[in-house]
Amino acid sequence: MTRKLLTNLSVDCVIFGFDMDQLKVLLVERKLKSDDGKSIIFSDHSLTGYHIYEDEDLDSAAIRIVNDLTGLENLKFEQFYTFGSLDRIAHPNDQIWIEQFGDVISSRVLTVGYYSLLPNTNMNIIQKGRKVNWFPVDQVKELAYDHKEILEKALEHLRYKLQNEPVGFNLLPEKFTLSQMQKLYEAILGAKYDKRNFRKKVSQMSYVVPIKEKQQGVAHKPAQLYIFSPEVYEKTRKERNHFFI
Amino acid sequence: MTRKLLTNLSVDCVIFGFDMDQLKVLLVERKLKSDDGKSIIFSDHSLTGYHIYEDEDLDSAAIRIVNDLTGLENLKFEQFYTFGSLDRIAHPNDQIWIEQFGDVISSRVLTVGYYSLLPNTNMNIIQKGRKVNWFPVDQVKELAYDHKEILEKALEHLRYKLQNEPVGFNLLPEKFTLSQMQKLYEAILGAKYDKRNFRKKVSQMSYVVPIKEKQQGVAHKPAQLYIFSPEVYEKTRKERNHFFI
DNA sequence: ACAAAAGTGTTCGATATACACCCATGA
DNA sequence: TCATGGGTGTATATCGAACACTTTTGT
Repeated sequence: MTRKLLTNLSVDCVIFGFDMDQLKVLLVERKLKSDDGKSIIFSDHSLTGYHIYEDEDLDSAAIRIVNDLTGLENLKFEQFYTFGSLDRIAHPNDQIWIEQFGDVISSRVLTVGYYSLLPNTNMNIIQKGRKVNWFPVDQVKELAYDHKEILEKALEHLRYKLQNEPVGFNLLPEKFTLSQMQKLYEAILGAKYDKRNFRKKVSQMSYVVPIKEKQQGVAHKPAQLYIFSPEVYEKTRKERNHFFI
Repeated sequence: MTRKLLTNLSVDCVIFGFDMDQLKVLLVERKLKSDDGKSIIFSDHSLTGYHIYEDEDLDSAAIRIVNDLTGLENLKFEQFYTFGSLDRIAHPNDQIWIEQFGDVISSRVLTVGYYSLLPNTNMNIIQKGRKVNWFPVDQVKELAYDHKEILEKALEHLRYKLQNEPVGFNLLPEKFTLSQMQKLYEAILGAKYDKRNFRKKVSQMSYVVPIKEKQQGVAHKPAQLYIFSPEVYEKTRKERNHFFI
């Protein structure tokens, strides 16, 4: 028995990554060639997304779809918004694309948006057919369907989360320096912070703990490394909420 | 031509109201009688919700559905989360109910949650067949399907919104006193505030403006009345956010 | 006159902001 | 020895929390 794909329901995933400098997003190339394969009719990008199965949990669908497109595993997803206007597929490119490949698409597709945070942008992405690449979030101009809008909403949600919960550490390596952490906050929130004041604040977060290890091989004073302790966070979370930087 | 209802997609609306004392929610009675109509098989409550039409915008569906059930008009809705697990309809009552009335329901129904805020709980609700009534939010115990979970999530979202945007005024009459406003914040956030400190804070909100009018017919010193000015809010909002991005 | 809620300021500790120099390392 | 980012403290302004009495009205 084959599972039935729902023609009117999809999941789109915004995969964020941080390369110690910029916030990036994983996009899939959407390239349509002419029948003879010689010329390109159009080429643009979309988020990682697809339709869900009839008997598939919504949250599991996000995991499966991203794995299908990128080979990435063990990602954690957070749902942020659902998009269901009637004009989601308005651009001519979208229409052409659907005519070519969209045998499972009904007139209006409702899509549930999820995002995930990856600790680096050098992961081994298995390109299964379509090209998948990282793009700086603030340089993304147009995307397929309403994916630009979806990306904006994901970012908005991420900014809120970052200031209320310790989600930023998912975008950092296990061991990180305070400068990296500061750069991350600056990249996502689009602000500049004073180094001393930033560190003063972090020093109050008991769950950001220094380890007996320093940076190596850098042409300057090596930085102290820190880790995020979920255990300490859980213990102290009731005492206070101080993520506002 | 008749419009086609989508069997796997619905909208559930959490209608909040404030009676100057408690936060309330509008619920629809779900009563199943035996065939002879003499005994009640079960009776419980659900949120206002229903399936959406194939050619219907998601946001418009919320408006239509609540109007169909209550006659209420001109409500503003805010989408907060989408529920799509496979076990949403697990309780025996849900199964029985669907067997009786659920000709349009597929195995897993994905539902998009919206909430709306009403300035009072004395509105003229037109009961179209099923009983609709207000219940204190913190006394709601069990609800049909996963509606309790949906209600919790809506509340959580409302609490966040209340602390970041001036949405609370939608739950107050046009002209309100500062004590009413304080009670509202206390009811939603589940906290107690100091009267003087609360007023100090409100006095910094330039968009909460006193009018030339006082409370009447109360057996104590009549309170100054205030209104919320969306215009002033919009003007000052940009000033406050101007260092972001 | 009494009951009931309205209205009003000050003090104190905590937190936010602004700001400049020396340090350790690899090249 | 130089370039690079790492690391540190203090002073001032602002904000939040605690706290008690007088005022105005209807009954």
